[in-house]
Amino acid sequence: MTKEAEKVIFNKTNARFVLFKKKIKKVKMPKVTKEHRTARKRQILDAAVACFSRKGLYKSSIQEICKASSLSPGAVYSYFKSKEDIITAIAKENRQRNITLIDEKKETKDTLLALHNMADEFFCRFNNPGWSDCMRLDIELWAESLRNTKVNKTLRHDMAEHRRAFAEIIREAQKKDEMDKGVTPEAVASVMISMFIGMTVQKGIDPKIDIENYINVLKEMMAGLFNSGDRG
Amino acid sequence: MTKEAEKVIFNKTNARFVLFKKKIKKVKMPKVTKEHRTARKRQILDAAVACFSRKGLYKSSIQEICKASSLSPGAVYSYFKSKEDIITAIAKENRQRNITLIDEKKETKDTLLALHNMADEFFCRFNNPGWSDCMRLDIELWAESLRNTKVNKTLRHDMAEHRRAFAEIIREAQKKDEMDKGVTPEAVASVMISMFIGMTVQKGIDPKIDIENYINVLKEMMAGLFNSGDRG
Amino acid sequence: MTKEAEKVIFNKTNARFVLFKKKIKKVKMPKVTKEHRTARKRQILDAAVACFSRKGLYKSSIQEICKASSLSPGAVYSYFKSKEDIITAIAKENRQRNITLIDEKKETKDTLLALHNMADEFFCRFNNPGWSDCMRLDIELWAESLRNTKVNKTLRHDMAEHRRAFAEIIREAQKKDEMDKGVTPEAVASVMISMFIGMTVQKGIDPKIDIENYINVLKEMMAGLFNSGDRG
Amino acid sequence: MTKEAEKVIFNKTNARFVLFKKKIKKVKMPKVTKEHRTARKRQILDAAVACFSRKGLYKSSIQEICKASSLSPGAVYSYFKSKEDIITAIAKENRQRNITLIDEKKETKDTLLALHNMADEFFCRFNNPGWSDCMRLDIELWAESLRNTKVNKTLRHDMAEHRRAFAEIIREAQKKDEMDKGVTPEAVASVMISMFIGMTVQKGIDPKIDIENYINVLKEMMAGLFNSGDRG
DNA sequence: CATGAATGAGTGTTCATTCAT
DNA sequence: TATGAATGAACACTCATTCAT
Repeated sequence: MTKEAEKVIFNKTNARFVLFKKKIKKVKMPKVTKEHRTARKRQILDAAVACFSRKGLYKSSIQEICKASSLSPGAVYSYFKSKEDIITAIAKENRQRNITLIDEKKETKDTLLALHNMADEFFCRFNNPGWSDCMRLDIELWAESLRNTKVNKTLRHDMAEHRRAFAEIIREAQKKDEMDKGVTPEAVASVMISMFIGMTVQKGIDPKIDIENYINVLKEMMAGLFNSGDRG
Repeated sequence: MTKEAEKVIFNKTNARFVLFKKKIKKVKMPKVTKEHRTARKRQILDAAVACFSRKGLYKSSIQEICKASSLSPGAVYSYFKSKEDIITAIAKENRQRNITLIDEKKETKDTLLALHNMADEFFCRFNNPGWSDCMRLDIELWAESLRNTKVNKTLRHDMAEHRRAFAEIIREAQKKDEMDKGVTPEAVASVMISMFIGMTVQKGIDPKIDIENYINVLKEMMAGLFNSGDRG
Repeated sequence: MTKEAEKVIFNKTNARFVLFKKKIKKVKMPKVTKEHRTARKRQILDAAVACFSRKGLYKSSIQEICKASSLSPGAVYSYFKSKEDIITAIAKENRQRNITLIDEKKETKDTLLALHNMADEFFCRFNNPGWSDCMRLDIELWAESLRNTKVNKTLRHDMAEHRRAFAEIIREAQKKDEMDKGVTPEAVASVMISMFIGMTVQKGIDPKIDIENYINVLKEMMAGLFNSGDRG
Repeated sequence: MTKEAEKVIFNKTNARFVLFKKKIKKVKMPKVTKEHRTARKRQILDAAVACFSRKGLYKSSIQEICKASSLSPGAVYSYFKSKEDIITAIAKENRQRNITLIDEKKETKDTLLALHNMADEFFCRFNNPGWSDCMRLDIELWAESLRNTKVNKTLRHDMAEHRRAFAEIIREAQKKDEMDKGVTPEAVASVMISMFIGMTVQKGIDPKIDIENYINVLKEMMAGLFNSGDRG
């Protein structure tokens, strides 16, 4: 047991004890609380993600999430004010997770190669067995975003950010005369995002779908947008 | 059959006909089972589609569908045996609607042109104001298909059929030496389906997304797969 | 097809026709109606008995009874004004069925023999495969009679009549000095009715229960009430 | 365990104890799971028994049971998973209640006397005003057992146990040459059970039925099975 | 802060009954 | 009368949320 964890437990026991004896209105225990809160939130969100991706947003009950997180409803509701709030938080986390991916690649000199690498990296996820859950959750959130303003806002920003990042790469390539200047960078970005979304849904509907050749076609098509220098 | 019985039947048939023409206020359907059942099912499914695409599958209650269809729960349940049954029926209808679209285009001689036309036709739907509801419903059904076996089966078949139809076009083009034989026709088909799915989701999340340039990029990319006539 | 049945059909067709043409308020067709009504009631009650004894009074719906009787709800409700009314009617029929049984036996000279014969006759029913349904219905009605005044009244009268009939036999035996005058005839009757009710319930709960020896014990016990003349 | 933790636990336990003693108005049970659950189950079962015996199994709604027990549907369903589950639980309790009665009597030396005592004890229940509810419930359960497998199993076991207990008494008497060896002990037991069932139903149908004389006849008949000391 | 029993509005569904034809 | 589509109140049951401890 880590020293910190020990402190948490001590603190809890102690605090409780104090409350029983003196009934003080507000016992402040600020030091540990912060990490504690974060850890608890993690616990809840992980459980929620597991439930939601397995059974869907509406067939997962708070009770199930409680069981999955070994927490009581009361505890859950002291960290999130509603089920919707949990969903919103998950959407936000999902976003954070994806953002970094693109930026890393922007450094590579050869743009087409960079895009190819990104495609490889993106789509190899689909072979990761744990990824299936993520995909399912994504689809679930897309549906949710149609009528949940908060989720929609988060996903819209996420999408915009991706589009912007992609577009920037394309714009660079156009500047370097590597690419046809007739296409709108944002539109190319949109198409690439579609490639990802589309495969997510297709794989969700039929897990046996072929990805390898899908990537090949995708690369071939991207190449088509580039000014063939040394390429056929 | 006695003469009297004949008259009775005539009388009943006639009455039905008259009722169809007059369009009485509360659409009191006549006793003629077959058309009546179909009409009522329509009424229910239309109401359900409206509710589902507006509020989602799980935030729409049967009561709401009843209100939207001006029917009582009892009536609804005499046409569909459960809410799931309604959802399944909608999924099946959705499928039927899409199937024909591709086949029509297969006749066109110039494959690239045919694909361009299909792209135009597909994506112009997004400008149709009523289409928004369809898209939302589609996304809803994709999420539903992740855990509803019947819906999944329907969507999987639908997807497979689309992929096959697209692939056939590609295969023809390859035969005619118009297209690179290195790509798998089914994979190309998958990519095209992704273009549609991806735009549906992006448009769902942000209705202001730009489609025109999206189509242009798409066409450009498709062209990249073809053996360039006048292209480098 | 019998002549009567033919008439019924003609009459029905005709009546319907007349109604369509003239919209007369009350078309009287008294001759056939009577038998017709009786036959229809039979049809409904038979179906109801079948349903009730198989699935119980409250797990059988009117719709099921309709299906079982090949009649429409409307038809059923034109012969019985409610489900309760059907139950009441069945209870009354049940009563009529049982009443006669005892009276037939009263003629026999040797009272103990008469009682033995009655016991044999009563309990041999339990081996009749169709009887099981009757038993189940009886138990169902006993439960129903606890809170349905009409059914209760019917069953109470039925029971009283049985008790009276039995008691009379006993009283005769007492007069002939065959039997201990210390026992109340009505009480003996009650005991005998219990023998039947008790076996009905026991057989209902466990169909494998042994009847043969049950009858033997019963006979032995009855004999115990008699002044042993030539008996052990 | 830390000293603090110990104090906390003591504090909680103590609190519980205090609450048990004070009998607060709305019976707010303390957090002590075990006793609490038992008490609440009692509360629900008592309410259910009251409803069921008054209005029958199927005319009593869960809402009514809720009202009768001053509990919400949610609370009820956290103790029993379905209405059927409540019914099953009641059937099992009923069984437990009856089992002991016979065993107590087995000690008595004089078998006939023992049986007489049991009869007295059994049937004097009918004069207990609260017994009426129990009887009604019994009849209800007999009907239910015809199509509810779980209830049937419980009642069958209950009945078998009673039969076995009675039969053992009879068998002992036969061994001691007190009783005719020609009768099957189990059959005698069945007859005795019938006496009880039969009176329950007769009393249910007509509460004015005479019990005193019924018991006399019963005793007389039982005596008939015994090897007469002073009897012919 | 943590617990988990309790809440109660709301769900999907059934079914006795009605009534236009 | 006969039909059967329609009704709608009521049902068994669920679950997001609260709150005393």
